[in-house]
Amino acid sequence: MGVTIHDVAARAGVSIKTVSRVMNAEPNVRDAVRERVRAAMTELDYIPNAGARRMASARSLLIGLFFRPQLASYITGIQLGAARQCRDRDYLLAAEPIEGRDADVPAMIERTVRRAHLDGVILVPPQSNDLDIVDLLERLQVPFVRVSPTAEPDRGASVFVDDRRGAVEATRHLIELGHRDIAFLGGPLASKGSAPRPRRDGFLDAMAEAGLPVPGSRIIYGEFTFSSGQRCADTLLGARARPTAIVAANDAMAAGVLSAAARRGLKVPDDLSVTGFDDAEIARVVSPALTTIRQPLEQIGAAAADMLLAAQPSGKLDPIRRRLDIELVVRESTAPPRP
Amino acid sequence: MGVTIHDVAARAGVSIKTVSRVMNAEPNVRDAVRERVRAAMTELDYIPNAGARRMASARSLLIGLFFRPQLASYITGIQLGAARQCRDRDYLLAAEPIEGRDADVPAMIERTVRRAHLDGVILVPPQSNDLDIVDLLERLQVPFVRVSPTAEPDRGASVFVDDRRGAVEATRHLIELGHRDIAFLGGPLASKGSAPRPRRDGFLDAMAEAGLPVPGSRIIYGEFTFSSGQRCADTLLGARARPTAIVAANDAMAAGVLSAAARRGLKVPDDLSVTGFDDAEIARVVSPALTTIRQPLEQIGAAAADMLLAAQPSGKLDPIRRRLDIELVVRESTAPPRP
DNA sequence: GTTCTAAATGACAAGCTTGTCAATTTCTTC
DNA sequence: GAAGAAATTGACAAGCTTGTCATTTAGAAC
Repeated sequence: MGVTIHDVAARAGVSIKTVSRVMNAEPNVRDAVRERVRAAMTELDYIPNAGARRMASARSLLIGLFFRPQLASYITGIQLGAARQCRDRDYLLAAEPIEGRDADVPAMIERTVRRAHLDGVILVPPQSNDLDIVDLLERLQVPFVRVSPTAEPDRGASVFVDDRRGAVEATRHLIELGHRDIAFLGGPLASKGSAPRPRRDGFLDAMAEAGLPVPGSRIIYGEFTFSSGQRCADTLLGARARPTAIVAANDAMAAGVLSAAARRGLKVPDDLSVTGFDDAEIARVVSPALTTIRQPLEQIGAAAADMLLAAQPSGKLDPIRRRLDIELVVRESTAPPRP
Repeated sequence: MGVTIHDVAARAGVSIKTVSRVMNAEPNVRDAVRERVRAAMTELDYIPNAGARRMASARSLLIGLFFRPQLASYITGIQLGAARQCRDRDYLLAAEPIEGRDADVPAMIERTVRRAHLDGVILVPPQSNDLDIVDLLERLQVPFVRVSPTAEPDRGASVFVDDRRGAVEATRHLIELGHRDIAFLGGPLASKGSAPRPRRDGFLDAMAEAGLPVPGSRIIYGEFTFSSGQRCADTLLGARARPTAIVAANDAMAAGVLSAAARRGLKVPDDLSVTGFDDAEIARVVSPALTTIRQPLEQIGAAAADMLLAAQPSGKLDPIRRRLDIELVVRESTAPPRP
């Protein structure tokens, strides 16, 4: 308490500027000096004054992650990966829930970014597809990474997986099991503009590849939430002829399908096969456990944080696009259709 | 960008100190002046320099929440409530995952608290029961709030619910349905010392009240995780004579019980009734949905943050204990036993 | 060994707010 | 309306680090 850079400098017999250089891993310090300074810092249990650093460097050592609480289960893994990465670099991750209408979100983000002077922002869906937010962050000149962007995915840096191929794999898996009447349960239709819909398209690809028809009634759009999955499944399963399998665009909706099926007395996977997407915790926790497409969520978060941290201290972030691999995980919710 | 307190002061025709007072909602500013300053701040779109504030006031405007990622689903609601509260006061919530052995946790927390100079810390189970951590924070003189502490619950401020009564209510509910052979699935036995176990005791209370015997084999301890719930349920349900109902000490373990039951072909609630505790998201998302004891998790988080924020800027936090109400939520996982 | 170049180090100011304490204004009371 | 008390306001220093730029030291080339 009260040990400052001056104390360290005195102890190591160097100037405060050299101590500063060592702290910030700057070049042009001889190894011997670096060691001496390090030793002095340890001996004195020196903790740099974060306020002073912030003030002098105009950095906050803070990364922000904005998310919709409804999608919490998807965000958890990303947050975890990002937080770990931040900690290793003495950064802190501030996870900010956002609420209210989409139109108000940019203002709320602007407020937080400017007040806290965030050094970087991680944008997850659906914010990563909100171009107003992208515009905002570009204007504010805050480095940001978009997770799985679909709308104008080339703007800014991003981390993503091949959603389309994931949907292809899930659908193929069902086709290989013998399903022919398969429905797709997608995320919400974009309110403004029409962003690409890779998961739906992947589903259509696989169906077309197998020569299977997809009537309009077999595609339905939810909200990525459990309850919307229940609702949509009710529509799908209430029809005279119901599909034998459902490809859901995320795990939460797939879990909703499971719930709706159970209420109707349908056995999964015997009467109905279901696939999810993400491999969030919820996929492992429902019965039957979900066959799903695993996204490496923690890695995604870690990669996003990594890119942001690599951009420090200048804050210049190259618009890198980093792709991570997905994987089909077969669990208990898929089986051949009843003969 | 670049608007400072001096600009605001000039515009409002006051000194910078008065602007500072208005910003910090200090008393002794005439309403007319306060208004003028506010107007000037708005007109200039003034954003205080967080670094300078931190440096001058030795406050960071940061609250920390440390959690074990395994228990993420329980934490989500608390984090949400706390983050909202923080935002309203221009504070930021940093949610830090902790990993590794219990013995290493205090050092990791100390590092983060000191480096980031956190203005307050929220401790959730199991950290809220780790007295080493409590000692640490007292030594560091950082205000902290313990959520649901059981070990020496009078140390420090806390937010809690009546766990014991919750367990009583869950158990009574099963007894009223006609169950007589009920097992309890608890959280981990404390590694050091023997903290009170209110949920288990509540279960025992209710059983005793009804004059029902509880053989040793009907009490088993898990880890509060889904997979430990599965494992323990396997033990319980694999026995020659299995209980007709299981009271689980949290929702994740109850979900594990559901999963284990399903794998054995047992129908819930017909063959087995299950109750959870918490009413985390997982309780609503499994099939059948869990009958559980609802804790107002978001309120708990909000209350904890509230207490911490109320202690600013002095950092003196009275050891208040704040109790919130619980509620039995009957869903689909409980029913009378098969005759 | 000298000269030039590059690397390493240091001196010092700047950054913006809050705390302290003094000065001024307003209010109260008689 | 005078005196004293209370409320309001202001002047100024302090806080600790990093950026800038100058200086010193080490290294390279001949």
